[in-house]
Amino acid sequence: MDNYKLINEHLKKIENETVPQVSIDCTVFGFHDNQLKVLLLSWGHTDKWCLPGGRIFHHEHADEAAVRILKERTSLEDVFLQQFHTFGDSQRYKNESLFNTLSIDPSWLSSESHLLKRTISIGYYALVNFEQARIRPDEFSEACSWWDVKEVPELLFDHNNMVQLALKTLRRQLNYQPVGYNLLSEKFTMPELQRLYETLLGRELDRRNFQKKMLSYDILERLDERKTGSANKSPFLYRFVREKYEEALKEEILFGV
Amino acid sequence: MDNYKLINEHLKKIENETVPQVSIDCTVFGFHDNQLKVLLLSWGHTDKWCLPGGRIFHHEHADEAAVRILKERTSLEDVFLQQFHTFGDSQRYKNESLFNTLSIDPSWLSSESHLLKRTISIGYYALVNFEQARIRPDEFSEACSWWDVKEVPELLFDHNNMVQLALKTLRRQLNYQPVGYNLLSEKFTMPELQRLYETLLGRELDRRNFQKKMLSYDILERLDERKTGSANKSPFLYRFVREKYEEALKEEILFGV
DNA sequence: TCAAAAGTGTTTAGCATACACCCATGC
DNA sequence: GCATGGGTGTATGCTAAACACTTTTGA
Repeated sequence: MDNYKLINEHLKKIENETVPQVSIDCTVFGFHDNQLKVLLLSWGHTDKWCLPGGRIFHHEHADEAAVRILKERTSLEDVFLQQFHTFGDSQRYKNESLFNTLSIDPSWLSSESHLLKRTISIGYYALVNFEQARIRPDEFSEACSWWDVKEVPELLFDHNNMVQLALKTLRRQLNYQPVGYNLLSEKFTMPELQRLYETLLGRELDRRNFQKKMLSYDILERLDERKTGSANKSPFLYRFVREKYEEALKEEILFGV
Repeated sequence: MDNYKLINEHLKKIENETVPQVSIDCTVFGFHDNQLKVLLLSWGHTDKWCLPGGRIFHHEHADEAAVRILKERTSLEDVFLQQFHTFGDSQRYKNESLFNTLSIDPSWLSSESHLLKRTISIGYYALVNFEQARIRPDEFSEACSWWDVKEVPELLFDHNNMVQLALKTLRRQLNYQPVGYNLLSEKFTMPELQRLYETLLGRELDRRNFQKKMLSYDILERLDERKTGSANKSPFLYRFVREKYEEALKEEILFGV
C-alpha cells in the first residue's frame, strides 16, 4: 500500500506541475545481437506493456521534458532524440480504463483533473547505446525491458502505432543522415555497422558495396586494431570521426545505402 | 466596441471548449505568378502579421481541428494538409504581451485562464490552389493575404521559424511524393509544373530532363488542348491522373527531380 | 519578320549493382 | 585442416546530366 501512496503523491505532482492534457511518449531504440530493440515498460502489476513517457513541467521546453524522461529511464544524456509526430486523436485512450488497469482509485483525483481527460501526445524517438543504458521502470510501472522490434507485443493505447511510425521515420532518416554513432559502441567493425543497416532497412546489403559507400562519406576512421575472438579473419575496428559525422548530420543530404 | 464584444465572446468560447495550452498553426502555401505564397493574417489593428491558427475542441482530433481552421480561412476542404512539427518552447510567446498588442482587456479573462499560459503549438502545412481559395481573416485579425515566401515580414511569436521549417519539410517531401495536384489548376502546362518545382527547390531545372522525368512517373495525362495567348508556341495542357497520383503518394519512394 | 518560349532525342559521365578469389582465425 | 567470415577490385548497366535545333505564336 505504501507503493500506492507513492503513486498517489506522484499523481498529485503531475496534476499540479505539468501542462494539462499533453504528454510525451518516447520510442527508444537500441541495437543488440543484430536485433533492433525497443524499450518497453510493463504497466502497474499487469502484463500490459507500453512506451516510456511522461509530462511537461510548466516552464519546461517539450524537448527538455523528453530529454529528462529519457534520462530517467536509461540514465543516458546527449543521445539522439527527435520528435517525430504528435498524436492528437481525442479517442487515443480513455484514462478511466487506464486507471482501472493500474488499480488506481480515481477518487484520488478530482473529477475535474486533467489526468482524466483526453491527452495529446508528442512522440519522440531516441537512438541509444544498448550496453550503456541502465534501464529502470518509472513510478507507474513494474518492469522495464528491451524487446526485439519484431516481437513487440500488443501495447496499451496507440503505442503500437507509435512504434511503427517511429520506425518508419528512422528508416527515412537513413536516407539523409548517418546513423550508428548513437546505436553502436565507440569502436565497431564494418560488418557490425552493416548488420545495423540491414536490420534497420530489413534487407541484406552487399558487403563490398556497403563498405565502399560508407568509406566514401568520409566520416569513419579505420583504427590499427582488429576484433579477435571468432573463427575467421579478424575484422578492422572503425570509429566515427565526430566532427565529420556532425557535419554530415547537418547537411541532411544524400545518404543512400 | 461591438467588435471587442465579439472578441470577448469568442475568447470565452475558446477558453471553455478547447484543449488548454495547445494550439494549432497552419502554414498555407499557394502558387501564383511563379511565386510560392504563404497565407498571413494581420493581428488586430496592428501591422503585425502571423500564421492562421486556432484551438482544438475537447472532442476533436487535432487533424480535424487543422482541417476546420484551414476551411475557415480559405473555404477549402480536401486539400493536402499535414502536421510537420510541434513547437514546445515554454517561452514561445507571452500571451500577456499578445493581448496588449490586440488591445484586449486581460480582465475579460480570469488570471487562471489557460489562454494566459504557455502554449504548445502543433504546426501543420497545407498546399492549396491559389485561385480557388476564398481567404478571410479570423475573429482576431483585420486582414488576410498572400505573401511571397521570399518577402515574408517579421512575424509574431515563432512564426518565421514555423514558415522556414514548413518550407524545409515541403522541399524534403518533394523527394518522396509528387506535388502539384494541390497547388496547380486542374489543367496546367509542363512549363508551369516546372516553374513550381523550380520555385520550391530554389534552382533551375533542365526543360527536357524535367519533362522526361515527370512523364516517366506515369501520373500525367497529356490533353489534346494547348494553352494559347502568349507570343510563342502553345504548350500542351496536362492533367494529373488521380488514381496514379494517389498511388504515388502512398508509395512514398523515389521521386527525385 | 522577329522575339520568345516550347517541342523533341542523343551522347556522356558517374554512380549503383553485381560478382569471385584469397586470407586469417579458432576449433 | 577446415569451416567461417573478412579483405579487396573490376566490369556492367542504368540513370542523371548535358546539350541544340526546329517550330509555333502574338505583336
